[in-house]
Amino acid sequence: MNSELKHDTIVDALTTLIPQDAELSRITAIFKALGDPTRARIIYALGVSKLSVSELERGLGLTQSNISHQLSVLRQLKLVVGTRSGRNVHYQLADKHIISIFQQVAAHAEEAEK
Amino acid sequence: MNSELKHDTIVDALTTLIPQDAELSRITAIFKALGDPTRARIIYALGVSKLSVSELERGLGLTQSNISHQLSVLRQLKLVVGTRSGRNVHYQLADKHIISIFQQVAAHAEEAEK
DNA sequence: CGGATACATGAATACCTGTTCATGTGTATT
DNA sequence: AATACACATGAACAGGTATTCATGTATCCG
Repeated sequence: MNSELKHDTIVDALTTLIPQDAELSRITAIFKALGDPTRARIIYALGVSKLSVSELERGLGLTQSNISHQLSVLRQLKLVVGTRSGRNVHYQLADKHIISIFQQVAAHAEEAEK
Repeated sequence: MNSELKHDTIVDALTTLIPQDAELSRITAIFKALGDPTRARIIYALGVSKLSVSELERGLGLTQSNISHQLSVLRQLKLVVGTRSGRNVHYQLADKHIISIFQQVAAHAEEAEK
């Protein structure tokens, strides 16, 4: 049938219809970063308020080293930005867009609950 | 100052202002699943068309075992659903919502390019 | 300057995860 | 029933990753 032929065509053209390695790497890197509970908590916390490293340490109950490491990851992906103010560095989300991504995933997660 | 006191209050209340373990686990599990290039490509492919395992195998150039394993992960998270038809199992996205999540992340990824 | 505070970073390790190989289960065909 | 096809699943192994520990850099204060 005609539709069958067209379907096969789609299958054989799949690699041209989806993102290539370079773009895919950037996208999956972001998902992977958000897939760690510690980093996700940091993102959520920064969604509530701009915070310094020591405030994150106190507020989330994590070690300073751990937080700095995770912030380093989030910084490289431009998910957060830090601005120094004296000895402190205040971090904030790179854009509010990020929270809406979490909200969408959270909505799906609840919906998928049984 | 008043704003300072309020800020400290926020810091100390952070754990109550962000998702708890159970919800966080579900959310990060989804991000983690989408953070793997192979699974992401499968999602993109299913965003193009409903496909069987062997079609994914042919279209994406992956082994059957690998695809089945990844589909198993995506199934458990209710990101995809498979319906058997004879010997084949046709997979599709659980809902179109998923594509829009990818679009948002892709938009951020491009924007973050330097 | 010297000490203290705030944060970053390298190294090491214990744990997790993606892929492959082998095998099992279900369905159609002859 | 026997074979073949489509897919699922368990085990194992290599490579990756989160956390900790130790140390380094930057800024402020006395």
